[in-house]
Amino acid sequence: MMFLHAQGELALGSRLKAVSESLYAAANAAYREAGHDLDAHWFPVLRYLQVRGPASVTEIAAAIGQTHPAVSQLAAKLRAQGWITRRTDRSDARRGVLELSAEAERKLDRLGPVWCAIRRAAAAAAARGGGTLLDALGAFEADIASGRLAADIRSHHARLKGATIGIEPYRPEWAPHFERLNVEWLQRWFTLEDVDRAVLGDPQTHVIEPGGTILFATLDGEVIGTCALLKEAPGVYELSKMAVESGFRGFGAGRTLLDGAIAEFGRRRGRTLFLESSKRLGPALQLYESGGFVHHPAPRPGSHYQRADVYMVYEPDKAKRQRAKVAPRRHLRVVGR
Amino acid sequence: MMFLHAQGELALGSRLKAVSESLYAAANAAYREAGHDLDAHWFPVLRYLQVRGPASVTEIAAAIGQTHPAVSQLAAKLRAQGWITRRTDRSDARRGVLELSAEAERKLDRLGPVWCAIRRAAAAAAARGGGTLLDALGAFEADIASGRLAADIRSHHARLKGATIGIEPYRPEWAPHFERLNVEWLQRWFTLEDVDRAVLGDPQTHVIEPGGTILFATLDGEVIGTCALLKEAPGVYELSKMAVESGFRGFGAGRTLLDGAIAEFGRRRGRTLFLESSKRLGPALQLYESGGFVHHPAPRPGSHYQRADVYMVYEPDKAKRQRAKVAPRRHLRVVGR
DNA sequence: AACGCTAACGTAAGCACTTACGTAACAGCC
DNA sequence: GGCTGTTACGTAAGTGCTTACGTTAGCGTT
Repeated sequence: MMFLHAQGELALGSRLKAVSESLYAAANAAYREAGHDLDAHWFPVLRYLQVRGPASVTEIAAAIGQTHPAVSQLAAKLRAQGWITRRTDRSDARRGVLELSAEAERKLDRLGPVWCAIRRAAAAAAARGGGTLLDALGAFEADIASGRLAADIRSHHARLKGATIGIEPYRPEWAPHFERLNVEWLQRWFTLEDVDRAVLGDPQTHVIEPGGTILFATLDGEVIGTCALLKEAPGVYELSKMAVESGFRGFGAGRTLLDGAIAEFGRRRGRTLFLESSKRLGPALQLYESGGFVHHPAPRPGSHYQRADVYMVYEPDKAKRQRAKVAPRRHLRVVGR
Repeated sequence: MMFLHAQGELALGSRLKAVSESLYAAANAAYREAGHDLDAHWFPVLRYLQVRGPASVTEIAAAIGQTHPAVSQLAAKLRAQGWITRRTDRSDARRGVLELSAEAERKLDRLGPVWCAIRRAAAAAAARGGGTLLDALGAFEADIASGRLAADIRSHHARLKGATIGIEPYRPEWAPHFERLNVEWLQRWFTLEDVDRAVLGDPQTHVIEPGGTILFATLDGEVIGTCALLKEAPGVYELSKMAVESGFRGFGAGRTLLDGAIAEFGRRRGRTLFLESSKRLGPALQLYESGGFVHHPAPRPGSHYQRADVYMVYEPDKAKRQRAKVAPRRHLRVVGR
């Protein structure tokens, strides 16, 4: 390979292609070792469906920068293997709507640690290159050839699997995470309303300064979830903007965030804690119920949100009963509290 | 494509592949516009044969980081189109020796400006990315999408085609060029001898300090050729280490360098100017002859080089006659003189 | 209501590679 | 000299994309 290096930018095409294929191989090795049965080439399509929800072939193709036949052919393969389903769009019979199967959704929700490990190893490899693209590429190639990239992925993954979920208070530099995590599920399930854009775009003025707070769930230093405690009035708080990174679901981050928010509410000696949600978010509602929230019969008067058709209020007594009944699910070791 | 960007390092594989293919396309467009009929995918193989000379399939495959079937299949195609020939190695009947056809060699010798243009545009695109690989890659993608990369290639190429070859005196920071250019042809035609390694590795102490000099041929700021004027004794100089970048041959750089060296010899009021070379270097010998050098019957006593079987001495009178007879070839506009 | 135009696919074939495999030539060892 | 293992290389088939093309559905115009 030294020969190609000597050719400088002229051999960039060849080298990029080789690095690309090596990266696929490294990712596939990581998937296999972690016991996940999927191909790195599927990532763009599957990930798109995961974060954006059902989508048409053309839409996906445009988003991931490939041609529609590529997506079409991959979709056929994934359909045969049960990863995705396809139904025809009711409003436009030309268009097909691809959707993750429930099983695929479950599988993808567990991939966070592997993805994170790959991301860290890749970033480290690139950083070692110093400044320019060629340097970075050379470092990448060196890491791939020496097996360092694969080893890094393995060790990162091991650390993530052994790590516990922590809850950390608001930091201004994590505001982008707050936005990113929430934008993801809002785009997926609803649409961004103006209230959302305001709060997410500037949490400092819309959450912190009015006396609320934001919590972050972390796993080995990686921010994987968040929620906000908005101050409505003295002693009255709203639990809002709860989001867990897809890929890290099922590890108890949601439960840990909820407990953390309730604990913070308790520390502040709040009187009322409520939340607004939607019937479409089944698993979230279950979580709220098990955490001590009870459904309020009528919708909340003067709600900010179009999508809100669920209004729940926290009842400490119910929470105590629940805690006795249901032990917190823990797929990963979780510190909680 | 914004979606993939948001995925960070996880989508590196996909993006690298896409960038790689776009680079091939950009290079192919540049080739086509410049009137060259070749495919960017051939570059590693053809370039290897150009700078290293005849080579076997396995050797090339190892050098360019691909599998031997890839090289084998490409070789078959190139052979069908007359770019390369294949003969069986005499000492090992398994091995085939691939060699550029004379026509291919001629074609490749003219590709320097296009290659240089591609290299500059690619480097500029990468540099715009700032620090990390991801930034650089993002800049690359942006340049490709906006057509800026292609436009840059075009404008660089236009400038190079319109540029004239200049001769510049020694600069310490160009020492690597002196080494690179000479190593290329030495490896191609002979092997690096210890004298070579010493002189090329540290021209400051082995050429400049003893009272010699090094000239560089440039085209639009790009160093494309070099030669050294070694001081043997007071008034006695040796012309040596003449090298022109493959890809920029046939533009008159060799002639310009030779004239420049003779002019420098004249400025120094030297008495004797000689050179050592090899019968294998036909075109170079022709150049020396037409520049005023005459063959000395006996080999030079006490030559430093194994490969030297030609000994020539400069005769100003012959040079004058030659200048009257032969107008300098100029495939490109050349300042010469 | 018929017309053409465009959009959303699916299918076929091609391309630049890969892995897998077979074959012939060499090289070392008894 | 035969045996075994390795090397060099070609061929076949597979892969992940591409381009080219065809089909059907929607959409705007007359």
